[in-house]
Amino acid sequence: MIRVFIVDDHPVVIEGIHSLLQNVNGIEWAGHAMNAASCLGFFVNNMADIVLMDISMPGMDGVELCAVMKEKYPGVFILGLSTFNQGLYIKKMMENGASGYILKNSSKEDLIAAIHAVKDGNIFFSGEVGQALADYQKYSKSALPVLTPREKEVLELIAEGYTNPQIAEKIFLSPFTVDSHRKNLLAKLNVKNTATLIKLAVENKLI
Amino acid sequence: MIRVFIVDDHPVVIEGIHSLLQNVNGIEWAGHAMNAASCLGFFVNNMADIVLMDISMPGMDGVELCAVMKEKYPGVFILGLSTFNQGLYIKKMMENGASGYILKNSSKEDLIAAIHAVKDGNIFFSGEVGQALADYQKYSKSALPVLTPREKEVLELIAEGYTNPQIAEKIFLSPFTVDSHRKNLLAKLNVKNTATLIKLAVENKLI
DNA sequence: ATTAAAATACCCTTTTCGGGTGATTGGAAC
DNA sequence: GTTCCAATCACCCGAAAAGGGTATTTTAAT
Repeated sequence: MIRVFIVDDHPVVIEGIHSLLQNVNGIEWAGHAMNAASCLGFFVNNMADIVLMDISMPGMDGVELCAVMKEKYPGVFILGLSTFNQGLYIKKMMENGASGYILKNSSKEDLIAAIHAVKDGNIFFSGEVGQALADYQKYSKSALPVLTPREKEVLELIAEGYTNPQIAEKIFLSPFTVDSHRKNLLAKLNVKNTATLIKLAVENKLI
Repeated sequence: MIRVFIVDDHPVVIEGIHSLLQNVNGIEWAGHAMNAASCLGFFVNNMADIVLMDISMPGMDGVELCAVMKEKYPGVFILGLSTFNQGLYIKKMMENGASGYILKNSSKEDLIAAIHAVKDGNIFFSGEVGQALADYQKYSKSALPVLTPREKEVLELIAEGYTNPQIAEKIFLSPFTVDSHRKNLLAKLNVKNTATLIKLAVENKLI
């Protein structure tokens, strides 16, 4: 028997999931909480194998609660749950020890598959979530201005630690020109200096 | 019926997986290939729903083949397969469109669960693989020298684009002191300048 | 042919870098 | 209890590089 607990501030969601999981072979309803505090309260005297956890809740949110729960009860597997497809939060919650992520409007089959996968220590994402993660990456990339080939070239060399004079020598340009490309990079990407330029570039996989 | 194809240069693995999947309800054996080229050859005249793909193969490796396959046949789901737990390759293969990743010595149950999850467009990692990914992150972090709290603080402010004088004002220090911390960061992390400092910091999630 | 974008180039000011030096503090080891 | 060390703080100098602004020449596209 897999004991499933749910934390969500929307009664409708709790009811919905509850009825979906009712009479499912091998799954037992452990209970529910409507905020982080009462979830933690529940686990003082009770146990569950899996916690379905909303990402957005009043007070402590899912991302934080996930970290606290995994700290206190490492054996409990956490499955993120959300209506909206926010790649950033999914990522954060996974970094905090969640074992997977599904949408609240997932099919019964997906929900059960996810619960079983996670129970065995595996990691499960529903397809839409995987797509959201990918889109998140792409979005943050495509929101950036297009760099010219020369600019990319200069950017890469800057990231490798070469100075303007060194880059100039490497690609047969005047140091002034390299500097111009560098300034265009700063302007295009709307950053102040080399530090923020490189930070942005690495975070968006430009280099 | 889910048609499963396998690409692996080790006959033992092909045989092993084949026998594991034999007589499993809903799963059909589509065939096998022992290198990237014959896999691509197979798909010219045939189809499969899922490809179990080795990561390390002579010639074109799994990471590359994965990209080619998803380009040509986006509807085919790819499940990475490996004996060794290399976080870096897992990451690369996922970036190239794979739908999951399991170890060759996975249990029959995990293998079947993974195939079903992936077939529905979901994403599945076996627990050990998830661990490998996490370890990979931690490993690359722990190989770095330990930074003092002050150094981390300065590093973060540099990454946010503040100059030495600005940082000095912000944390009530002499600009000289900030500069000292900055130089220590460069020395400790063995980098030349701000560009490489920030690149290393972001890549290792120091900021 | 016109135009916009890209690539090129220069000057001046501010900031960083590399090379030091040295005082102070708080904890760990002897 | 003293010695030692790492961390933090502070300073100086000169050379090098980056940042702000401006301007000309290619190149590609319509």
